[in-house]
Amino acid sequence: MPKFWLFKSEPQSYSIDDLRRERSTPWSGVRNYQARNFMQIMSVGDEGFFYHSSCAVPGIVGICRVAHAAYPDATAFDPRSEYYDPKSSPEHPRWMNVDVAFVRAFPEVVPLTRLREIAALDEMPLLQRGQRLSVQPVRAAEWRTILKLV
DNA sequence: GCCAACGTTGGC
DNA sequence: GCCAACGTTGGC
Repeated sequence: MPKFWLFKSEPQSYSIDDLRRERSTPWSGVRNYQARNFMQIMSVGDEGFFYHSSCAVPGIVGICRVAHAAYPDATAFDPRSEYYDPKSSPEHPRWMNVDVAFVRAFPEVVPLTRLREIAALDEMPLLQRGQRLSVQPVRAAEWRTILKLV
């Protein structure tokens, strides 16, 4: 059974259109243990919502798919990367990433404000007060509910 | 730009 | 192991 996820990104740094152009990208730079742990249990073929944060209309803008299971995040090894972490090494990698591939972009963003109106989505981590997790699980029922809003 | 909420760090 | 200080996230 494929699992469902939600990936947050600031569109000014990486947008759904960037993913469409590149077809696929390493979801690197995640420096949160809980988010990392979710990536470690992802399987190829799992699907995810692509969420735009810190922008004019925060919300879900499309769908991506896990194209490669988790492997060590190379940006953690690069001193010139903004995601460099001296505590991570190729011998003992601390951070991991999956690859995600573009599936589709929605014709219009499904805004965060719209999601908040749907009672069936009340329990999504995304909608919890103070929640900042950049990679999070989505329940199958929530996935279906959101697709109906597109 | 503000600020609430949260995760991490590091002194003790 | 506690907890204050700090930095970051992200909506507004």
